[in-house]
Amino acid sequence: MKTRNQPKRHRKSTGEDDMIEKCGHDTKTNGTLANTSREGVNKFLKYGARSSRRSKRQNDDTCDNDSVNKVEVPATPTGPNTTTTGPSCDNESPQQVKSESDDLAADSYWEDGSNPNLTSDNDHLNQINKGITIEFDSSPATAKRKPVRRASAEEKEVAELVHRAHLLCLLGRGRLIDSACDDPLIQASLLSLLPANLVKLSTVTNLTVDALTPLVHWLNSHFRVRSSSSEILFRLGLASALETHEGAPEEIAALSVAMFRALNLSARFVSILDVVSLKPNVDESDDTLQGKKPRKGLFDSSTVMVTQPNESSSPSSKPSSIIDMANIALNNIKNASEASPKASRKRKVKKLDQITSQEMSNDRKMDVCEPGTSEGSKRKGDIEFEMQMEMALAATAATTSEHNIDNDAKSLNTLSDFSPFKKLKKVNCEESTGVSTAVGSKKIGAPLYWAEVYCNGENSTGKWVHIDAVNAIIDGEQRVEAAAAACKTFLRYVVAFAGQGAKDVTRRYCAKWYKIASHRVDSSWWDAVLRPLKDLESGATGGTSRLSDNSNASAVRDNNNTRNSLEDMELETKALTEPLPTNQQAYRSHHLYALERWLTKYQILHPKGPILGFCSGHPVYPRACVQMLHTKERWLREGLQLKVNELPVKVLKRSVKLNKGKSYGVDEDGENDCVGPGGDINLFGKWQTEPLCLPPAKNGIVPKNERGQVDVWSEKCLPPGTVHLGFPRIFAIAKKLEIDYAPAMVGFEFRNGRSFPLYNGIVVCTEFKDIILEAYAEEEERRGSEERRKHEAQALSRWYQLLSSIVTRQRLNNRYAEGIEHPSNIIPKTNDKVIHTSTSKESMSHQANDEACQQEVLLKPYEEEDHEHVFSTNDSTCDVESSIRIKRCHCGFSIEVEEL
DNA sequence: TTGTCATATCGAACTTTGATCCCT
DNA sequence: CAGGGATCTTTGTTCGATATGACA
Repeated sequence: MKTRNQPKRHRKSTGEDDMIEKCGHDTKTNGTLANTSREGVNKFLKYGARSSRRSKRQNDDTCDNDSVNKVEVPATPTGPNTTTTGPSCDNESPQQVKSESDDLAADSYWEDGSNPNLTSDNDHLNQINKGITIEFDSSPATAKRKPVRRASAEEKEVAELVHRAHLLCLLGRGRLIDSACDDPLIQASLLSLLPANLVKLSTVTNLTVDALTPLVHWLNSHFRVRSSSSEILFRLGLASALETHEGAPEEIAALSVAMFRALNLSARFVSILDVVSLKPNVDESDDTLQGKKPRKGLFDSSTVMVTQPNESSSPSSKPSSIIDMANIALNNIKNASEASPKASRKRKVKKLDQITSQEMSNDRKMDVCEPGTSEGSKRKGDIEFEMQMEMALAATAATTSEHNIDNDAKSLNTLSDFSPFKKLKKVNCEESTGVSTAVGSKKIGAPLYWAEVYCNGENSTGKWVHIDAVNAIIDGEQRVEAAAAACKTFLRYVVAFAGQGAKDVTRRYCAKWYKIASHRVDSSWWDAVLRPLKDLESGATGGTSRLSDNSNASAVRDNNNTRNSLEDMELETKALTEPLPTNQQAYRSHHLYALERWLTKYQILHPKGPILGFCSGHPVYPRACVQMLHTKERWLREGLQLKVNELPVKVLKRSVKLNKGKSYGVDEDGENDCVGPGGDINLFGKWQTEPLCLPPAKNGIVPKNERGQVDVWSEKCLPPGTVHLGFPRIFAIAKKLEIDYAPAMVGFEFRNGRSFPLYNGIVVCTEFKDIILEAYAEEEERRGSEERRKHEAQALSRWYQLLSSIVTRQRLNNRYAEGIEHPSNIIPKTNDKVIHTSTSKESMSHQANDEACQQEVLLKPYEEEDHEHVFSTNDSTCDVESSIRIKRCHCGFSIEVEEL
């Protein structure tokens, strides 16, 4: 039988509780053994209970899965397993407990898990076992339950910092890829591969999705996807992908962008920034989940693409030259162009659906070898993060010395010998699954990279069109979210890169913003990061069109501005027109909509309408109607006061406990206070308030509150004509000058379960400010000098004490010390006088070293016992530099002192 | 199997206007 | 004796995010 020291987590009766109860019941029915066990367990638990709350918590964390306190009852012959004792999770190991308790020492056989007395008697054992229920630690129900531990504020902060750093790294990576897409050499090479009919795209005035289809198809059929890049430097990787017609998904996507740009189309490189979670421990659980159920993506059509029996794309039949490649491409385009663009588009969608079902069903069949699994002790997230950092560094290196790519590559290769990137790369290269694994992402097969091309022939105003060359999907922006979700990739940040800039276009691809909003970083920080990048991006998209000559430049710029503002409007509109969620929980923190039932205590709907729809019969209101309510006092803090005759819009019942010992009442003048007659809390909305209008200072008198002070929550709370002087001891000056003042209460400090006001300086009428400050400065100066004087006096006094003690000590030493060391030298004294064995000429010089004072004092013993040293000023010398003065007595005794 | 809902749990935030003793 | 500083002790309630289980 095993008993666990399990913290109470649920009030509900669980299976374990039932089992324990059953055990308890059973032990009652059992004889002495069960009772003995129970006693022992209780003793053990008593010791366990001594551990601090913290250690208890640790136990919860570390031991729940294995169950704590594996106390073994010796008489349970359930095989070898029952005799094994796991690592004790308690602070005090059983051994320690044993050493501390004689009683337990007597029961030490528990640890052995065997009792020779009992094991020798099998019949007896069998008899006992009939009545004992054995509970295994590793019962499925127990193992399934995860320990519940919330992340602390510190952990959250760290997670957010990591999240931000990761975001910046990914932004850097995106910019690097974007700049590689602008490489004229790569663009020219791509153009040289392109069949003549596709090159005509560059002259199309009204670009449409259909016009782009053959080009996308050509790209898709000419480049195959492999799991990872073979090059560390992205530009080299891109060149290599161009050469071999094979590359990582991001390289293929980048090549497509480069191709579009080569054709003078406005194109962006778009990427999901698959960043580590903003919340602590989320990724870990994801990993474990992934470990159990590796998923392959919806868009793993790349895998299909790899396995396509396409001769031109098979590695064995790698084209030997660009001309060969171009010819093959031409043939492919001929085949592809047989079908109409619309038909091919439909086919793609159909293909996608097929893959979806196929891949989903394969989910549990395939074991995908993931990078990082061979890392052993190092966490996958750590490796990924380091890798991203490596990439960012590489990006920096690339942008700063683009001309020395080869050198950089060499140096980076050397560097990579020691970097986790290389490890990962090796792992990736060893992979034989051929599954598209996005570099820097643990998610497999998710659509992480694609292009956006501006089609001025779409809509009336033109639009940015999603083009995924890796998966040959055109204008499939609505499908990205679902595809990413299918691959367990959170679509939190979708960023479009162009012209070394970046723009957040998540709204375009995310239909359910409320699901990702809480997983995104603080928007003000993110906006600040993107602001300069957005400008770069908007300046580049279309503005750098090589078609435009100088005369058209301004027109193009205007056009771009319109285009950008139109896109901003489009994204904004999308943000404001999100469909109503169907589940009620979504309304809890929805940025657009609200249900009345999910409002908090301090919220209210004002105005209550319009009703935008219904969810499970509950009316849905705009989130803008949700207003915060505060008490009158709380509004005062924000520099607002209640309008006259405003009644509280909500009254909260104060808890019974709080009411005890406190008597609440109405104000003397009968006004509505924040606390009502029955201890209720009256709440008001902002619309019931107006800017604070405090009585102004008159005749040098500061208007004070009922406590004779001024609450200075902010500058707004100061009565007109007054000023806050937040200096210590300044009240004394005002008092001295007989100027009216009020203590400035600036907040509360919570101590001993109660809060106490914190004061900082005073509030005085503005006209006295200068006088008081002047007097304060003088007073402080005076106080400072007084303090210095006191300090010096104190120092002198301490010196005097020190020296006196040294002299006394020396005197005692002279009188007794030698006698102790050489007792034979001490001559029996007469009249309490000591006759020294040393002569007066052999005067000793003792050095007293007092560390506390860091002073050296040279002392000369004197012969005359009752002599009192006199240090005349004539006999002293002073070293000006070191401020050391040597004072001498006429007897020859000298002393070094430091002048203060 | 998945989505929805209700409920339990727990970390974090909020709460809010002394008393007494001793030294100078 | 007045005034100022140090010390006492270390809450209890509520909110809201999230885990969990029931149920459709």
